[in-house]
Amino acid sequence: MKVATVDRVARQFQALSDPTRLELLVRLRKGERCVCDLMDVLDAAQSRLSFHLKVLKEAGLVTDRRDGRWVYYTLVPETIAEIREYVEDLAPRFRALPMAKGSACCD
Amino acid sequence: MKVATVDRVARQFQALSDPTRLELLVRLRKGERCVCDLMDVLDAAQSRLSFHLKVLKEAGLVTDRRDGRWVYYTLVPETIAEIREYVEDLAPRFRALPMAKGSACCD
DNA sequence: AGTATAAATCAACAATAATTGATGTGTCAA
DNA sequence: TTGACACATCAATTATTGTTGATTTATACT
Repeated sequence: MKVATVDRVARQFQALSDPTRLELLVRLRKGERCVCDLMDVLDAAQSRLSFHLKVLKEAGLVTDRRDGRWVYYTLVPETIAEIREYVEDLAPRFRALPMAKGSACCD
Repeated sequence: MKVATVDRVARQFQALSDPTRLELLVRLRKGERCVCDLMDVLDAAQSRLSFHLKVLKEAGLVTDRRDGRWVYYTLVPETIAEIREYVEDLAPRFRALPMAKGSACCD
């Protein structure tokens, strides 16, 4: 698995730190969407949308694929899992023994 | 449970989007710490530290408590859980039926 | 009271990020 | 090959964040 450095994760959280981008991710939960679809859902100027998609892409949260004139964006579940794990490790909690491999708790 | 609006969660992610703040949270995993302790661990100017703690506090990720001259900061696990749930709902995955209450999957 | 310590706040500045409108690129269809 | 469409990129501007050093507030000690 990709090791989650602090800087890497911070960058990922940064990508998640904008309402427009969160809305985009929610739209993508159901499967890939072309930018044209995302346009009507969000009332965003086209270049703005493109900008936010780029931020998501650079953070590894989505990938894109061109098909003819359209570009389709898709979630990257691995990255989301990586973030989820980081958040899980932040919360102090009781764990049943033995400790989960790679857990950051109780060191 | 507190309802996680997009704006609220975006704000929380924003608080997580900085390496210094992530380091602070890691320090706080083991329990509350006074600012003085956090000072030596991070080589941060005092006002800088204070600034970042404020960001974390305003996002609901930590609380503070004064005891004499010292102020102790503590994680707020509920907020972290809220964020974790939001991240979980982002990742499309198979779920065992019945669907988890409040799940955002498959709507 | 007077001094020292812990931490917050403030004002000035620097650095990053977001928005906008214009322009560029690739693709298709006539 | 021209025009239209889907999208990316760019340059200029604005908005938001982060840093620094100085000042302030609160508490404690003598």
